[in-house]
This record gives sequence, structure tokens and C-alpha cells, in this order.
Amino acid sequence: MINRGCAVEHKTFFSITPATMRAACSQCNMRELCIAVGLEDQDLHKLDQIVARRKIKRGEHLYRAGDTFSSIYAVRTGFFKTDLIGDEGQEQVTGFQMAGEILGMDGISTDIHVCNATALEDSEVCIIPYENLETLSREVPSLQRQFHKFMSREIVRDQGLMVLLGSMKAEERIAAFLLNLSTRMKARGYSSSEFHLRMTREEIGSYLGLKLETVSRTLSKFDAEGLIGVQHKHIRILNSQGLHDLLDHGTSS
Amino acid sequence: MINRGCAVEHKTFFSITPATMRAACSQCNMRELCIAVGLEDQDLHKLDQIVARRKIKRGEHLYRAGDTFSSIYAVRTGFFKTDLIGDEGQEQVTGFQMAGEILGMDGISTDIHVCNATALEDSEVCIIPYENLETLSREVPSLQRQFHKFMSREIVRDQGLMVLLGSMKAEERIAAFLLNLSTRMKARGYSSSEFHLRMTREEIGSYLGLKLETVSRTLSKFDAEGLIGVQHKHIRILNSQGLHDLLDHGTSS
DNA sequence: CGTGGCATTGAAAACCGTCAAAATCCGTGG
DNA sequence: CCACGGATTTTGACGGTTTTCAATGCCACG
Repeated sequence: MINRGCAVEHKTFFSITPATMRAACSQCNMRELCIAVGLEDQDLHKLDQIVARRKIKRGEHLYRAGDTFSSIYAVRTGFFKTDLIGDEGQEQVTGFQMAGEILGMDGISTDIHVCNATALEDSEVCIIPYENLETLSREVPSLQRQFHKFMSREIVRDQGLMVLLGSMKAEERIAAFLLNLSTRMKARGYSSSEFHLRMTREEIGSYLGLKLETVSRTLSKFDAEGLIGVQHKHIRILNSQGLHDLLDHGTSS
Repeated sequence: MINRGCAVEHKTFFSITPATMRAACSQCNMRELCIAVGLEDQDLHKLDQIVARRKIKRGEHLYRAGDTFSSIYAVRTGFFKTDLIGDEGQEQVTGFQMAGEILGMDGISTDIHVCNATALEDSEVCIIPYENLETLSREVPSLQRQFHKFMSREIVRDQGLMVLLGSMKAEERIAAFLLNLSTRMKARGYSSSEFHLRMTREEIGSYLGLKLETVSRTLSKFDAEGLIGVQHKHIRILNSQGLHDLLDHGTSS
């Protein structure tokens, strides 16, 4: 639906074509954030042999709940969301992923993806076929270690979100969300104080366990208090410390 | 503090003593639920070589947030909780673990445990030293695969909890919790309709993002409606379908 | 038999969700 | 270039659910 222009064929997903090109982890500027972190040159080249790339346009799915699992994906450029659709059709966003972050590890458990992964802007991913990754990580211990660290990091991230959802009030959730985005932008060389939200208020709300009206209201309140500047999807962090203080405070009293 | 009686030394954790005995996965009746599932006999024996056991008394910690990570643990008997302590000291329970389930994978990410693991009854765990597991899983692909599946399962479990915390009302959360416990008891050969809760109302509430009073009230309401029977920590599931119906309903409308 | 932790129950208040309406933005087509 | 329509966002008023505060009861354990 969002497919105007750029009329070249981009349909072949699992062979090397303009759409899915041989990757070059050894050349990638995301390699220090990605699963390739800390690998020797010779091991990077082995990784190059199994990794391909694929472009995903905004609104397209990288995979859907129910799809057979075959690969994990590293975001190279762009922005994704993952979500689950509950029994009655309501969406629950489980994460937002940016460059260097890994998608698809939910599928290893049962060989079927349990969530959807959708591009929120035109994006590019590295495709890491899981069977090949298993094989390669048997001969490259540092790759094995990194892969395990990334799975563990996902577990820790999810538990952090459980704390947020289980014990924080709306203002604390929004503050935590903004600070988290800010930190991740900074780690990628972008401004930590000014960025565009790639997701809707509804998606933010779903992620944080709030309704979109509550998200909107809270952002407006922060704006009125001078903590942030809000213009639609453009956010400026004006008082980072003030947002931090909101977190520590709500839990005390 | 809950250490009266049983005055034998139980202090040596990483050598083979009465407290940490050589395990025998090949003999273990939990092996089909545990990480050893599907392994050939010869591979089971290799696993035996690296696994030890340890008894944990009720109230004792298996590990604490901040501890250096060295091993993951498989629950052999008993019942555990994992929790995080927030910046201001409030507890957030992140999970309850029973026989066959794996603890400690949060530590792989940074080599430091981020959560506490506490025995809620006298328990026994299998200690699986992580370095050895990495090494062995390089030569035993089916073990490698199982380990990855367990990490992925943990991710999927956490995401399910995120859905619960992000979109369910109190009654739905309690119903989901009881049904989840019931299912896991049944998988271990216990009654699915009658069991003892090993945790307090406060721990249940922390896990489900509710206050203990709400947990108590909701259990009383279910009791009054004939869905369950409640006597302190003893629970009988009287109308399993009725609990299921609560789940589907709340999400519609 | 008394103490302390845990659980239950009630009443009031806070917080967030729901419903509703208006405003703004963005892509499309005239 | 401007006008239009749909999606998104903002804002307000109200109501419901859960939390908070408080008091009582129950049970296990010493």
C-alpha cells in the first residue's frame, strides 16, 4: 500500500538479488552494536558468508505471527515494532527496534514466530539464517557467546518492561520511555535531546500499557511543565534530569 | 534467617560435597521437561559430567542481583521466585519457577545477575556451569539447540506476561495466573485442580501488577462465584471453563 | 497462650479509561 | 496550488477500576 515509486522487482527473499544482497559485516558501521561485536576479522568474514540483506518498506512486515521461523534479523537501518495480536484482535506492542538490535529470537522456541515485526520506516535488515548461525557458532566461540548475550539481553529488556508495566504510573512510564529512546539514539550517534517518534500515540500506549489519550495528555503535561517540547512526532528533551526525577520519585513516598 | 536445624555444613558451592553432589541427568525423572530433553544417552552422560546439584532451603537465595554470573540452574524439586528490587526498594516479581524450569539466564548478558532467585520451599537445583555448557554445546548440537529453545521460551514467556500486564484487568490477570499454574502442575504429574500456593498474596500481586488487597478481593470473588475454592494458600479449581471465559471476554466488547 | 506475619474486608480517593468532539496533519486528486 | 478526506492527535467531562488507608481476623510458631 505504501509502495509508490521504486518500481524495481524486490520479491526474491532467499537468494542473492538486489533485494537480498550478500552482506559485509566486516564493512558495517553497526558492527560494534550488533551481534558481530568483538569478532576477529577472519570470523567476521565467515559471518559475511551466511548473512544477507533485505530492504523493508514502511508498513511492511518482516515476519508475522505464525510464520515458520528460519532466520533472525539484525536491523541495519530504520525502525521496527514487534507486536502480538491477542485472541480478540487487540494489538499489544512488545518492542521497538532500531539499528543494531536483533529481531526474531521469539521463533527459536517453537520454530514458529509468535509476534509480528513491522517496519515503521523504510528499513534494511541483515538476515542471519538460524541453522547457519548455529553451525558457525560451534566453530566460533566468540560468536556463540555474543549470540547468547543478545538473547539474554532480550530477556533482561523484557523484565525491565515488566517492572515498568507492573509498578509504574502513567507519567513514570512515559518518562522512562522517552529517556530510553534518548539513550538509544545517543548510542547510535544521533542527538539524544531531539528526535522524531516513528510510532503513533496508540502504539506507544500499547507498548506502555496505556490508552492513546493518556499518552497524549501526559506528553502535553510534560510540554506544559517545560520538561519536553512536543510538536506532533517531533520531541525535544528540555530537562532530562527532571524526567529522571519523576522515575525515582514515584517509587518512593 | 529460616535456617534453624539441619546444622550440617552446606557452604561449599562449587566442589562436590554433600550439598553439591554430582548429578545424573540420565537418571533424572525431570529430564523430559528440562534442558536435557531429547538428548542421546551418550550425550546425557557428557552432561552428567558438568552438572552438579545443590539443595536450597525455603527463604534462601540461589543468587542475588549483583552476583557474578557463573552458572544457570535447572529446578529439580521445589519452587522459586525471581524478583528485581527497584531503585526505591520496591519488589517486582518477574517469575515463579517449578521443576524442569531454568533459572539464571538473565546473567549471561553482562556476567552479572540482574535479579534475585529465592526458594519458596525447600528445593533442589541442578547447577550447570555456563562455560562448560558453552563448550559442551559446541560438540553436542542437540544440546545447543535445546539451550537456545529454553532461552527463546523465556523470551516468549516474558512477552506473554507483558500482554497480561499491559492489557488485562485484575480478574483476567488472576484467572490467567491460576490457569497457568494449573497447566504447569498438570505437566508435572500433579493435580491440575487442587494445589497449594507457595507465594504470598503480595508476591502474586507484584507478579501481576496488582496490590495484594486486589489479589485477595479477586480470589474471594471467584470463591463466592463458585469458580474456585480458596482456603488460605490452598486452591481448588472448580470451574476451569469459567476462568477461561473470563479471559476471552475481557478482551472483546 | 501470645506474638507476628499474612489475609480479608470496607470505605474513600486517585488514577486512568471511556466517550465525545474538535483540531491538526498528510497524502491524494482536482 | 489548493481543497478534500481519512488518520492521528488533542482536549474535556465523566465513570469505573484499582489503589490507598485502616481495622479486623486468622493461623503458624515459639
